[in-house]
Amino acid sequence: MEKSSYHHGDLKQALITAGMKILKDEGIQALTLRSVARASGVSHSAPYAHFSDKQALLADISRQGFEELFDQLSRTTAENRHSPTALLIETGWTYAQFALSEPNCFKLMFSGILEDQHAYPEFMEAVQKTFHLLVEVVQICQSGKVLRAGPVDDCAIAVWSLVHGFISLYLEQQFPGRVLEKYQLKNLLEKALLMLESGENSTG
Amino acid sequence: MEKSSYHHGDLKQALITAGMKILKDEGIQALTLRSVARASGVSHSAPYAHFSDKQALLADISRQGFEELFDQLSRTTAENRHSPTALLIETGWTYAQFALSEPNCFKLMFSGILEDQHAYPEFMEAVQKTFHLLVEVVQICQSGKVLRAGPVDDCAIAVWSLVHGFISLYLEQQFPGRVLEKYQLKNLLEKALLMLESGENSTG
DNA sequence: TGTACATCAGTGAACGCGCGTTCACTGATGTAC
DNA sequence: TGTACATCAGTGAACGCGCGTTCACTGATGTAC
Repeated sequence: MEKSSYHHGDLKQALITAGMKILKDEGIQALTLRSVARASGVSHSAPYAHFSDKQALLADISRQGFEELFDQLSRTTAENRHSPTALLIETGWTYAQFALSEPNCFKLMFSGILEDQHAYPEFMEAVQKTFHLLVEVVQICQSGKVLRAGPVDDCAIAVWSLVHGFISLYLEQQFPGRVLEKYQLKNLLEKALLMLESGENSTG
Repeated sequence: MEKSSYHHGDLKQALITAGMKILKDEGIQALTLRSVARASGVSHSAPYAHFSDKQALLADISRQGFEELFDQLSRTTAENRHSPTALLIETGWTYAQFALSEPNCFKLMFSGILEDQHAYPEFMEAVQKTFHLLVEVVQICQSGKVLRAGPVDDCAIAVWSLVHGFISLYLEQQFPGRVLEKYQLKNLLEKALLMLESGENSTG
């Protein structure tokens, strides 16, 4: 698309992308309507043509974060359907890697900075899609006796909680050094996840 | 202590307490040096006599949060030493209750708003004390065959991750409604924690 | 017991800053005829 | 094909705001003699 100097063409997406980049490079406090406009080469009031207010921009950036997380998780689950144990561990690790590679976006997604989530249906949809994927993974693990039997939702919540808490605490530097020196991070997560293992697993 | 109108007496602690209250009532964005001074009935520059900058105030508020968490956890562990299963569940639930009753303080403690934790030795000490307590709990649970054997640090990290992730995700309203309608929150946490149970447990 | 003086813990004006949002506007684009 | 006009997506000045921090200051307190 030929860029006219006046009309941008796809400013809305450009603003979201710029927001992602600012988040990554400078952190959450640097993510302002004005900085996003600046980074997009547009006047500071231009965003108002596309977002009703700052919260709406945050909602869209967050949503895009969830979509990227979903994509990465889907790829991993597709590659590991053959082995329930690998599926569990690699999915968890992919979640962790997303948080590690985009820590500020991860925080934005899960730190309540977006005030009224339910006001943004596209955001909610992206969140729910991700949970669905997790439920599928857990179901396969339960069938493969890697996770114990029981309501799949409950089990999914346990798995998600563990992985989410793990990487959040790690990012906040809450784990004592002596533990981190012992293993690689992925091994530590693996050990934690395998504590959820059913006793009778068929080492898939 | 008789209050003179000029010298406060214990302004430092008063500022921390006021900060806690603002955090609870108005949220993290309302917690500023100026609001804390205002709430303490003191000029906006008075805090600089006790804190080198805003971060130092946040560090002390955070530290106090960790100390309160520690106190609540200690009380619970003291009361439940007789039963490893109860010890595990009640300790986890106490952690969750702290987060539920002081959600903003909990966020402050774990959301990286405090930028250079290691610069505040008293803060670090409070954090470490809490981890130690957790390790003790896990040790007892392992002895009682409620948690599987293995390096106690690794197991503590799994337990902490699960409980921390659980309550964080809950606070961020990430769990689908259909799950929350099924059980009380404590039951849901209990189910998740018991997935970490060793198979051979001696129903303490 | 009284006085001089250092020290400490406050005050209040001032600084510069960047923010979110509004508003009147204007340049570019698309459509009806 | 050309023109009039509505609509859309930008601009830039302006608003009020509250913040963190600094600074010269002053009132209260404690100590030495």
